[in-house]
This record gives sequence, structure tokens and C-alpha cells, in this order.
Amino acid sequence: MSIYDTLNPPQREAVAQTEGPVLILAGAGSGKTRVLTHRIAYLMDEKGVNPWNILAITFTNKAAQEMRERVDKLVGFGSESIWVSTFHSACVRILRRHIDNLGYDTNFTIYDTDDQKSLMKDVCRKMNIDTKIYKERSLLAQISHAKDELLTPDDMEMKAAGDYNMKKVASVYREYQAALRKNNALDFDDLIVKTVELFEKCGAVLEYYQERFKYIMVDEYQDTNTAQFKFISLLAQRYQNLCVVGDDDQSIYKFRGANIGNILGFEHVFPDARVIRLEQNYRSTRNILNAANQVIANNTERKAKTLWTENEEGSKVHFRQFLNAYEEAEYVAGEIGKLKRNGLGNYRDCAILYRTNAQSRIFEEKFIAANIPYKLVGGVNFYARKEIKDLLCYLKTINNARDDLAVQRIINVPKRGIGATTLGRVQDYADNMGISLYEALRVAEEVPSIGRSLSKIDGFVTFIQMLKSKADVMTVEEILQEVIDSTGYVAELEAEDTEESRARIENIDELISKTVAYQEAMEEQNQSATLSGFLEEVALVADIDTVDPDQDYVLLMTLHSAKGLEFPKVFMVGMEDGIFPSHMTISYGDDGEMEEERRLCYVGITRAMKDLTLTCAQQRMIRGETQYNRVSRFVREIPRELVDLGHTIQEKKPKVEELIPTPAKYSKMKEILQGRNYKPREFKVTKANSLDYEVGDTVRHIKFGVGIVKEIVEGGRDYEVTVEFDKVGVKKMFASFAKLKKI
DNA sequence: AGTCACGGTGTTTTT
DNA sequence: CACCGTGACT
Repeated sequence: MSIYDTLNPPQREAVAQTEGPVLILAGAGSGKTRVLTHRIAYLMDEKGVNPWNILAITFTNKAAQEMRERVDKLVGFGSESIWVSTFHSACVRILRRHIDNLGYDTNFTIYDTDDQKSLMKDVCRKMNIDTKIYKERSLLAQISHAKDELLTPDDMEMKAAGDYNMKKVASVYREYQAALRKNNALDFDDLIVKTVELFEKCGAVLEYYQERFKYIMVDEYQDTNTAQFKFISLLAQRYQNLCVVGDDDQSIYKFRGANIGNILGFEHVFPDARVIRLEQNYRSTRNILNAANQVIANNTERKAKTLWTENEEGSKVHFRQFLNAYEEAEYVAGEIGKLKRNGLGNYRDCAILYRTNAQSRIFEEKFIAANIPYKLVGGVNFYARKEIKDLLCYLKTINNARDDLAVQRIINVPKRGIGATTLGRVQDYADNMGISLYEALRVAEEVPSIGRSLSKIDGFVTFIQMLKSKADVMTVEEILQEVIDSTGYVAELEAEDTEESRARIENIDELISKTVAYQEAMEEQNQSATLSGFLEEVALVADIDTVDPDQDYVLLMTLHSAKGLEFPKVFMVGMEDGIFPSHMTISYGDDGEMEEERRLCYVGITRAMKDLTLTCAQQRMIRGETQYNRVSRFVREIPRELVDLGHTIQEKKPKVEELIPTPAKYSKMKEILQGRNYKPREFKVTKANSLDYEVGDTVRHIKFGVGIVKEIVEGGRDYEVTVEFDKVGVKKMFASFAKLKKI
């Protein structure tokens, strides 16, 4: 009995077809991850392919990690030398080695959306562009779209022809790229674009990676854009062993440049491609799957297919309408509470899916009130918090002093008395001399009319220089700690002593833990932990990557974030025309956009394994005004016989004071929620109450093997444990990361 | 230099 | 509603 016997015939075919281009059309829940992992195992076990020669692209880091684990279970060796990563991480890894060929330093900075916006602001100011007419947001959006399509500023200008507006955008694009280059920075889209550029410019580099990646697999292929496709096809050109897996019905990222033509036209680009369809669903009950099939059947732009399942019929799809959003949320919280109390399931079995992030708030409120642990995925990123960004900008400055944006942010944080006027003068000087802001600061005595600020600037420069010189010998954690100590950042917050400042300190502690976790992860993979490595990881994590399947909490997230996941019990909330499908699509969208919304609905429905509940409200507050929405058209597309309507409208007749929160109640809730912004959002116990081992015990570490506990020091957030290992000597580690087992 | 209050504006979705 | 940027004031 081999591991491949558990696969169905088309799955087995997909696994065994290792040579040449392969397109796997994998319906929702048809076991595509199983196919991919078994295929990798097959390549290694049966075909003797060196894992070093395999590249697998996944959509999130979390998926990458899971895939690695599952391959490990199948083959038990060698999975660490497979490249499993997202497009972005793979490109960064390549660029870190070779981007000097394009005239950047290999320690380039990665700009997030905030950084892009401030850079664009600078660019507009310099170009005298009225940001009332040309909004930074929209300029960036247009540039991003151009990059998705691999269009350069020149291309854009040519395309513009007589179009004045587009010409203007093209010139902004050009300046924006120049500014990025000056700061030795890349934005998200550049990561892909520059890698393609590198491949096209340097034949030797491309050849190296073509030789290296003899077997390439791409997951969620329907959501790749033109640039990503180019990246992949360049790599696969030589050996043509390219296997892509996707489902055109789950393409939901058109707004971000995903090119559905990549999947629909695959056979055209690779004429000898083998096409394999996986249509048996193993995930959902028959009722849920039928509902999904019926909804998606309303789309015309698709490869026709019908998923089927041998699973049981299951309960009907529940639909409930409420008077308002409060009651909707209360019902959901109630149902989940009931489930847990009756021992019919855990919190982690449940997911709340909504169209927009703004909808999460009210569920958080009700979950807090009902004492239900939850984790919010998405929304405001941890790394976007002020205190975190400040500290990261110190690290960025130390790592890449050409990053003017980072220098600008921290030069007066904490207050050093270097104000806007002084900074403006230095910036002007830098611009005139064609040097970076930081270089100008280093020679500040040559900047005219600086006056008294000179000594303050000198202090700052000395401080950064000191850190730069130490950076090579210190760990990331030590550098961060040094920044915190020398700037007095935390000390200042401690002195403030408010609810908010305490929460900020907690966040900083968490950042410290993240540096430690990073160092340990690198150690485990036998790689060295570097500052730029850490900054890169920080830039590329998605919130979904931090979901811990061992924690028992309800997940709250957008339908987009839910892609690729599955849950026994799913609540799709806010099922109203104007919310989902969105107001934008209904009023301004074309058929294509409506079909994309419908695919999003299909994705949502097919996340559910056993139980699906759709809810909506008759009345809801949006941006300060009350809206009255009809039931979503998607709900009406599900045949009646598959739906359990309950009592059509939930006539709970709430007491007035329940419906409208009293001011006192309201402000209390607000306090809780604002506090939540600063406390870790999940109900995660970072620090165990006690450890199940003590000094003198023999323990096992997943990587280091067996050792004896020498010392346990209780820190604020965690225990620091010192262990003397038989093989690798004495190591210090944090208990919650090390997962030591007493033996 | 830094803080506060006001008014205008706007988000669908994200690596 | 909530955020951001601007402008006046300390």
C-alpha cells in the first residue's frame, strides 16, 4: 500500500504527470493541496528528483509552511531544501542576491502602502502637483496597475498618446520610480517587476535559476497577474516542467491585477499542456455544495464544470434576517456560545466572513460581551502601528541609510529639537548635492544657516553611526533593545503611564518577541539571522500567516482572506445588496465585476464543511447614516429547497435600551475596543502559567535534541530557559517558542 | 515646536 | 462614523 493509493484517478494522474506543462483545474475542496504535496513527494521518492530542484509557489506564507509540513510527513526528509514560498518572498530572495545588476544595493528596503503614500506625497510636492486633483491614492493605484502589466513609465507614456491625464500620470510614475531608486527601496509590485527585469537583463542569472528550478508548481494560479506569469514562464522556459493549479471560479483578485487569461489561456501558451480536472469535492455536505453550484451557475464567463460529492446531505443552509446589525451579531455570538456550551464544537471550528473589514467591529463587541475568544484577521496591521513603525524605521535606517523616508520619520522621535525648518534646509541641501538625507546630515556643518541645530543633528548622527558599527556583531534583538534603551522610547511611554502607553509597550514587547522568534526560526533552518532578513519578513507577512491552528478562537475575516481555508461552521454575514455585492459594483460596476463578486460568494460558501449560516439586517449604519438594504441577490440565487428560513424575520422585539446603546454603555464599549487595538487582539496566552519542566529535568527540543535544563528565568512576557544540549551545547531560549518536552 | 479643534472626505477586497 | 490634514493658538 503506497501513499498514492488514497488518491482518486484524476488526482493520481495529476501526481504522476511530472513532465511538461500541466494545468490542474481544481474545484473547491477537491484536494488540490493533497495533490500538490503528493506530487512533490512523488517527484522526490519515485523520480529521484533532488528537492533542491523544486519550486512551489503558494498564495500565503501560511500555506507555504503547511505545505512544507505535509511534505515532511509524506517523505520524512529533504523538505527543507524545497523552495516553498509566495511570489513576493521568492522574488525578494532572488533580488537580495542579484539586484546589484540593476543598480540597487542588495540591502534594499521594502516599502509598504504607508511608505508609498508618503513617498508619493514628496514626489507630488516636488512636481507641483495638486493632490486635490490627482490624489496620491489614485496615482499609486494607476502605477500599481501598470506594474502588474509590466508597463514602464515609457510604455505608459506611449500608450497615453494624446491623453493629457495619462501623460501626467506617466511622468509621476517616472519620478516615483526615481525616488524609490534614490532611497534604495522597492515597493510591493517592484519585487516582481524587478525580478523579471533582472531575468531579462542578465541571462546568466536567469539560466542559473532555470537550472535550479527544474520542477515548478504554482498554487492559486487563477489569481496571478501578468508580471507573475512572466516570472514563472521565464523560469519554466527551459525545462517546461510547470504545473499550475487553480479554479477560475475562485478568481477574486482582479482588482489587484489578477489576469484570468492566465488560466483560461494556459493551453494556448503551452499547446502541449496536459489538462486535468478535479471535480469531486471532499469538503462540504451535499446541500452546501449544491448551493454553491447554483450560485456560481449564474456566471457566464467560466469554464463549465459541476462539482459533486459523496458526502452526506447535511443540514440545510440557514438564512436569518434581523432588524439591525446588533441583533445579527448577537445571534451569531449566541449560536457560537451554544455550540461550545453543548460540546458540539470548538471556537476554532467557526469563522465569520464578511465583505468589508469595517463590518468586524460589531462582532468584536458582541464577542467581548459574550466572552467568546476571537481573532481578527486583517484590518489594521500590527506593523502599521505608530510605535512599531518608529522602531522599525530605526532598524531600516541602520540597515539602509539611503532610505530617506525612514530617516525623516525618526529624526525627531523622540524629540530632539530638530524641527521642520531645519529638516527642510538639510533636505534642500541634499537635493542640490544629489546625496541622501542621511549623508547630508553627516555633513550638516556644510549646510547653510543651520545654526544651533547642528549639535542636535550631530548627536543623532553619532548615535546612528554607533548602531551601524555594532550591527554586524549584534543580533537583531540586541540592536532593537539598544535602540529602545538609548532612545528612551519605552522609558518615555512608561512615564506617560496611561492605558494607551501601557498597551504600546506591550506591542513593543511583542516586537521583541518577534525578533527572537525570527532568530530561532533562522537557526532552525541553518540560516543566519540578519537585519535585512528580519525587516523583509516583517514586510511580507500577511495577517493570516499569524493564525495559530492550535489556539481555540473564532476567526473573523473578509471573504478574500478566507480563500484557501475551510471551517466546519461558517457564518457569512451582511448578506445584503449594497454590502455584498458591494454598492460600488451594483451602481458603477459592469457584468464582469458582478461576476467577480459572485465568485467571492462562491468562495465563501465553499469554505463551509458541515454548516453554513447566511445572515443579514434590514437596517444598518454605514458611514454615519442608516441604510435599508434588500436581501443579497446571491442569497436569492440559492434554491428555496436548500434553505432553512427559520422564522423569516427574527421578531425578538428588543427593548429600546438594548437597540440603542446608552451613552454610558457606548463609551464603555468604545474603551474596551480601543484598548483592544493596543492589546494583543487574540486571547492568546503568550506565557504559560507554569512550565511542565524545571531545572535539572531532561528535555527534548525539536531541533537541538536532548538536553538538561540549567536555568529558568522568569521574564515579563515569557520564561527564558537555559538548556545544555548533548549535541549543540548551551542554548538560551524562550519557553513559548522552544516548545520543550520533558522526557 | 507642539497641541487642539475643526471641517472635509471617504474604502470594497490585499501580497 | 472616523480618519486625516489644516490652521490657529499656546
